[in-house]
Amino acid sequence: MQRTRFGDMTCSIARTMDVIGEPWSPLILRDVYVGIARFDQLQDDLGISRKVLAERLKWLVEQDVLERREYSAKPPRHEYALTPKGTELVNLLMVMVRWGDRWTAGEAGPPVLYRHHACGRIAHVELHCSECGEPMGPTDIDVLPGPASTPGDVRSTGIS
Amino acid sequence: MQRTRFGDMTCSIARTMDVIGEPWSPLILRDVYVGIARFDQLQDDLGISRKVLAERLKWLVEQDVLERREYSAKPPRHEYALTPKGTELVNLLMVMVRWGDRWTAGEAGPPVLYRHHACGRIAHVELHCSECGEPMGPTDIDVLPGPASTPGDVRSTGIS
DNA sequence: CCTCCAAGTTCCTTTAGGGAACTGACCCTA
DNA sequence: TAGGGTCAGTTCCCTAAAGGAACTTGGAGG
Repeated sequence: MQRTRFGDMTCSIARTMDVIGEPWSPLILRDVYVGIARFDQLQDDLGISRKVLAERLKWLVEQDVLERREYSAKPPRHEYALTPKGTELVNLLMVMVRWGDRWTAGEAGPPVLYRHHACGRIAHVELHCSECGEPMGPTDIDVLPGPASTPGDVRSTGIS
Repeated sequence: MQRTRFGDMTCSIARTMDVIGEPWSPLILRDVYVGIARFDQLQDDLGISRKVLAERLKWLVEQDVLERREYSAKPPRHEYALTPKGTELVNLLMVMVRWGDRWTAGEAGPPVLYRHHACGRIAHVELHCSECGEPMGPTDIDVLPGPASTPGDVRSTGIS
């Protein structure tokens, strides 16, 4: 379906989408994060086509988000694991979970809960400022052109 | 290309993907957030096909993420704006930007910067615990089944 | 030797994205 | 009042990507 390549845009959202924006990719990362790490396990947990699963895994390994490692050499068997780059993507999944819980979970409540090691409590994520530690959301910031801004592209002031 | 519907899965990631997971949707939200709000503006800022843009906008309005409002009645003209539900999605975009800046921006640096109103400094977002306020990432939590968990689906312990 | 298993690969059908042209409602101005 | 311009889509055709099922390969196990 001749999709536009997002990877070349001067926009961190587009470039992130290029890596994990295709259907199934975030769910694959979720599964690997919780320990569903082998091809057939992924295939039947997700119900994804084997063809598409193979394509996605290959891409995610190329992008250094997942690592393919042999866990048995005699019968050559492999499993997938998150790299540091991939582990940081799980932050994104946690924010997706938060939004999905608030706006799509309904009566039934959230499918999963997080217990925070540091305080032991059931919690969700919130966005805070890296500098002062206070909450920081879309309405708490000005967006300014950065070093790599392309004038006029996303207006003088673009998020990206 | 007969895509699997994610909206029915018991998983907040899948349900979030169902709303904004299609190609272009996050970029459309970004543009609306920064004030690129009309059909033709969006079309030429993004270079998206008009057909796909019309489909996406319709979907996002149905999902109550965007609102379509008339800004002129004489020549009937419309623009799009974020609803509260949509504004909270921008949190997700901010986390995408953070990841993209760290892992895909390279030499050139980030295309945009955020200035935090509260402290006035250039900053990025970090994930903190809603309960104790300390940092909280993928390696700082246990994932437990929640009220709406489906046993065995994402194993006993699934993120979702 | 026959069968099983994991991890893919191949093949075919269906459908969604790209791109460009077209439509319709309304303005302007000459 | 005829002609052109703008905005906001819609229609059409073509190609490429997703679904699904069957096939393949390299070994293990009985």
